[in-house]
Amino acid sequence: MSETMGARQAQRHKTRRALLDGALSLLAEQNLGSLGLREVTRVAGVTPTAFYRHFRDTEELGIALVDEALQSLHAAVRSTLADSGEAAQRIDTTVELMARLVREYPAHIRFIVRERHGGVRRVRQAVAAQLDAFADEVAERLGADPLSRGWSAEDLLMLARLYVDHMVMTVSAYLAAGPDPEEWSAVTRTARRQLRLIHAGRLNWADARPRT
Amino acid sequence: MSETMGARQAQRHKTRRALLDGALSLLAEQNLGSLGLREVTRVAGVTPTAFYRHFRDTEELGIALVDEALQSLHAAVRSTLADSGEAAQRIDTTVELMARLVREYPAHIRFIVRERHGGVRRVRQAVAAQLDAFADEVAERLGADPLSRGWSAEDLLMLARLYVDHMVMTVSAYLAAGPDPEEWSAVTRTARRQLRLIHAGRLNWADARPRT
DNA sequence: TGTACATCAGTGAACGCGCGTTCACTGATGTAC
DNA sequence: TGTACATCAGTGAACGCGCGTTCACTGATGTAC
Repeated sequence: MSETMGARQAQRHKTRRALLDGALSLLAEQNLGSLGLREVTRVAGVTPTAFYRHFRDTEELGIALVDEALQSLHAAVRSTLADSGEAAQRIDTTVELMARLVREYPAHIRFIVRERHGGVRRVRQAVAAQLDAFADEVAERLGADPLSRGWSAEDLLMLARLYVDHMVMTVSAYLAAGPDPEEWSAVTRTARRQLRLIHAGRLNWADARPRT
Repeated sequence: MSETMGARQAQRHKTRRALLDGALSLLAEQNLGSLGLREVTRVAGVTPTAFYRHFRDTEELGIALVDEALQSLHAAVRSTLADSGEAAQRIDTTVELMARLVREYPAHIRFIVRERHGGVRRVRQAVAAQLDAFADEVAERLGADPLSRGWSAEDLLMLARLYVDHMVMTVSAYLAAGPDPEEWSAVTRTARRQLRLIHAGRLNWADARPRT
């Protein structure tokens, strides 16, 4: 985007980023629904009217944030889940990834966790759509694993949803833990054990699943 | 409370309820952080100034709602979890309870799910405190089960948190499903299977847990 | 039981303030010749 | 390369509106004797 951008487009892009970043920082302590347009432009360092050059309203800005946040997170998670290996190892790697994401993109992650059940319908729907797509992808990957021999599509999706929801639970726990290293490693221990327990359930699903 | 209440106290109580119920209905489509005092009093049918006879601000009203919501839900869940029986049966009963709670108290449950990660710190903390206490109670109950022989306190709490978070996930899924019976029963099927899988993991924890 | 006074839940007017949105504008950047 | 015109991101003033909060008040309920 850099080389081929004229000065006008570059400036436009810079202002847009300032609006998104300003909003993101304000959303650390409030919901999208109470985010003010003037508030955002004040933090971004532009006049209120400049906002309309980029977004119709704060709801539209919120949807842009959802896309931005989940697109990059999705990529990070995908690349990490790609590598195979032993179960215990994969679990540790996954939990470390969650911790890293929270350290690197706390604002994006807090935004997603907060607005997943927030008061702005279209943003909620955007988050749900992205997480659903993510769960579908996880289900597909699970289906390719020899461990999943004999699993129905429904059961694969059931497990995928459990994993995705657990990821959200875990990043949320890391966010709540704050910087205290003791709390932080407690979250790690808990998340690892929960994933190991779920994995044990997966190994024994043949005996556990309902007879239909 | 009824017999021993004078007319004055009865009226006061009635207005307080109108404020809480008005807020609850408005919170179906917004977060607490954007809930206006005047808005609440308008719906409740009193003047804005009457609000101050009951709450300092909407944040204080929110905390009252957290206590009210989780107190009654806690009681309902406790009584249902008390009865024992076979695992599959207990799982079905639990999932039915979640469905019933969402049908009977949709507003309270939506409020808790929404504000659990919402933008008002003290309300978030109040929800967290109640859910933590709930997890402690579940852990204690799990500890009394013969299945938990050899489990450490940490592992019991780890599992309890997984169960509590799964409950929140499930009620949230029911809320999102809306009234459509097809979607509704899909949530039931998924929740049951997830709990069965977790239960299978619990049975096989001895082989799955990290060697320390 | 009756009376005189105290309490206090809810009222209604008033305030200053920040909000979202509109409008005509400016001036740097882009384009056509 | 130079010039004349078009584009358009960002400006600044202005608006009407609903907000939270204050204040002195009213009148039904409660209390003391």
